Amino acid sequence: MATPQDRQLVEQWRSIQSTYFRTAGAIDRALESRFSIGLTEFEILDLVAETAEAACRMKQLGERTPMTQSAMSKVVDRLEKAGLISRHSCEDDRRSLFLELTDAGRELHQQAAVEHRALLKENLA
Amino acid sequence: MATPQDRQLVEQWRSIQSTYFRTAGAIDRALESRFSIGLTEFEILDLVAETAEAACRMKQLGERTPMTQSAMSKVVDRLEKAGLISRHSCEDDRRSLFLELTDAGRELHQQAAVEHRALLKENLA
DNA sequence: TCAATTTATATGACACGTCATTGAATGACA
DNA sequence: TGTCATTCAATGACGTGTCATATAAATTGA
Repeated sequence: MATPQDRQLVEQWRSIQSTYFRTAGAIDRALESRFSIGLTEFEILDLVAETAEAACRMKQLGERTPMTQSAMSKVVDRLEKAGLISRHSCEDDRRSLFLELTDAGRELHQQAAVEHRALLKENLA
Repeated sequence: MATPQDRQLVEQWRSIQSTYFRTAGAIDRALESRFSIGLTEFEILDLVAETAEAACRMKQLGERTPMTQSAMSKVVDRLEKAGLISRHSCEDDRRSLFLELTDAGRELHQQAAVEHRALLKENLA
């Protein structure tokens, strides 16, 4: 049944869960109240911001996050409606889209990133 | 802007997220397909199973999980409908409830726990 | 060059979690 | 003892994620 090793695994798992929820919750609330975006929205902004240039990105970004393809699609919808990001279709493969921050998006990202990093620091001991 | 320390924090955070999603996803899929319960349902079963006896537990269990009170309430609903758990009102405080595994619940928990521990071991390097 | 297959993204139905609120029981204290 | 505040749990409205599928474009190969 419950070997000591099992207990230790469960402990470790609960610790990860707890860190994850505490941190994600804190960031989500802060971003929501100060910038009216959620954590997932920020994470896409963050990825786009750090992915230097072109390339047909939707797909590639998807590989850098645990988000589902359909989740990504919807988050990008919201970001587009909020005027923070724009979708451009790709010249060389018209199935693909690449994403670009708008000026508003870039500015919001810069400010939100400060908050984001601060909360990470605070929560990841 | 992006200090090296910031980058390291973000790295660390992504690693936690990735571990969390990978592990939770694997467990959830396995339990769902083999026992028709999700990860949250299992976690409540697991807590009840390891909390030896009486006491008016809903509340106390809530303190041992990142779940919301209302989330707990709904998960317990599902578990009750599935016949895995039962709610009993408390003698000394009729606002409170304590939970108990049914025989079916106890049995399912034992089997599911094996799978759960195995997947933890597999995913938490 | 024309099917058949595969790939990139979007979308609809649905499940679950959260927030705010409610209802009921308890506690505090004048 | 009677009010007022507090606590425990349940519920409804709502947002967001997932799965399965749709749509459209590209690729393969006969």
